Amino acid sequence: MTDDTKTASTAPQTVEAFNARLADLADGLPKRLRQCADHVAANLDRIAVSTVADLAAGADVPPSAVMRFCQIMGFAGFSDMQRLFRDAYAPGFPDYATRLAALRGGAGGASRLVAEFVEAGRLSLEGLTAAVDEAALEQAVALLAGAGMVHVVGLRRAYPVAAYLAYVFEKMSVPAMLHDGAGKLDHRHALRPGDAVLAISFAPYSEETLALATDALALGVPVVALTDQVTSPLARAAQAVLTVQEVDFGAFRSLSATLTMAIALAVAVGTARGSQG
Amino acid sequence: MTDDTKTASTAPQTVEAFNARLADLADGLPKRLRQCADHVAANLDRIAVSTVADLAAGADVPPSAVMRFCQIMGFAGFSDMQRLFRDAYAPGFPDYATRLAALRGGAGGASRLVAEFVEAGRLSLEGLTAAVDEAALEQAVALLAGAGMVHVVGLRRAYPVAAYLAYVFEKMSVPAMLHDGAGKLDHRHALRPGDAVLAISFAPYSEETLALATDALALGVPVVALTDQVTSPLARAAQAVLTVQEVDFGAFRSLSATLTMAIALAVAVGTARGSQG
DNA sequence: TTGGATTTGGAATATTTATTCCATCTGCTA
DNA sequence: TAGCAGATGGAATAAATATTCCAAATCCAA
Repeated sequence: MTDDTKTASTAPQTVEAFNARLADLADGLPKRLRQCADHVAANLDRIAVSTVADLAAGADVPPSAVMRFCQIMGFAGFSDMQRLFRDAYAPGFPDYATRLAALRGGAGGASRLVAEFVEAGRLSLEGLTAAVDEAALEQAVALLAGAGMVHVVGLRRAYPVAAYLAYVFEKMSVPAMLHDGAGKLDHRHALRPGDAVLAISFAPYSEETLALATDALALGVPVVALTDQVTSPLARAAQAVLTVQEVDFGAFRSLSATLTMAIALAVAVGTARGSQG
Repeated sequence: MTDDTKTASTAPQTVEAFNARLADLADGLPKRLRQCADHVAANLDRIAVSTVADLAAGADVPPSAVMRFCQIMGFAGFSDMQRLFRDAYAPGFPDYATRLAALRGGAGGASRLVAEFVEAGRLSLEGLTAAVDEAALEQAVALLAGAGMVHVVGLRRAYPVAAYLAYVFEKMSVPAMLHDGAGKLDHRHALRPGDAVLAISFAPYSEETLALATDALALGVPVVALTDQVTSPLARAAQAVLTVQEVDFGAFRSLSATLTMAIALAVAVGTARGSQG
């Protein structure tokens, strides 16, 4: 009669309640049930159209584990749990009408904003595929793949991009150094023959980034620029110029396209290094 | 050769094609099948989550009539027809394995990578609009808008997001402080009553971020979490939990959706402050 | 380590759901 | 009205799917 674990007579009646219970339980769960919880949480929208076997395969557990999971969530079984999601099911076809409605209809503040920025991001990404300069990209990859150390620099709005690049480079075992201008010092001493600079900057271009690129140029260290215009001052100091246009919404510009370009560049460099070294 | 009415060997592959065929056939249909057609047309969005019996009851016909309907639509049976709608509902995910394989074998190079990451980003953004939890979002905005100082924390993969948030907050004159874990010190001394914490973390969740959130909880400082799962450990320490699912490509996950959510959140907070202060 | 409790995987079973088949009905033409 | 082609309903069967149960594995506390 371990009634504390089993009460459970009250199954969640709404998806919100389901989430709450999930968050509540998740911590104390043993391995397999934990896997179920995570997979379910990540695929809430597919429960309505999945079978026990589907879910089990996705969570990489046997079907019986999924059944147990349903039960500790308070349902009689999987079918019972699925009913909740089938009732709540509101199909999200890639449907322009609803998307537009989400944009227009929202009197709502924040979620309206989300919709706007999503739309801006989508446009940016579309633009990116169309506008990518293959030759410049290949050259950039070659320069960075051949470098002893990649110096990544970007400030202000470009700083998150630089930080992300540094992170991905590290993950891929590419020697990289993030210059964040914190100490206000020694840029030039860090640059050594055989290195390369990856400089990121958007209008208004930050002086420090530009300075580092110029120094690199003077020292014969190759520079790859990730910027917004071919006419950017950064472009003049660079051997390879990658441009990315972000669609802005109001006064704000997102970084979707820039970051996408960044990760692709980083992965390409990491792969090239891996195969050549 | 009246092949137009009877070929039927080719089942519709898309929802549009399905509709077209439906419109095409509907007129020449006998009574019961006509009822099926009408009911299906009116409830396209529920086919994915219905059984033959459900549909039959809805159309007020026996199940066998529904089966016949499926067959004249060109499908092998009901299950076959249902698959179309189940797949249409969850686009993108299923075949990442093949994509990855395509990438590996691909001579395509860097611009190929760009295209893949663009696609992953687009899917992520689509998911974001659909999955945004309005209530949590409003609450997050309220908490942050009312804070004396917003402490932004995020490490490793989340660090670029934190940095970006700090930047946007600064631009919008929202007092914010970026905790980057550099000095390894002082977390709790920085937290003061009336402040709020905005913590960003994804699996595997970094301990430092979690620690800061937990400290804040203990001090009564409200925490907003931006994370990947409701089951995230961060969720427990938070008053408002915003979840964002990123579609990953290979071993790499982009940040498009996360950053989009971040900027929307920051702008909403900035706006709320401006109008209330 | 031992003993006890919990968790796990998978095989066996129950249930639901899809599908087929055919006897009967309906409406039409001659 | 007789005869026929197609349509219909429902019962029988097949297939998929959910659910239970238990022996084996694992974990923990003493």
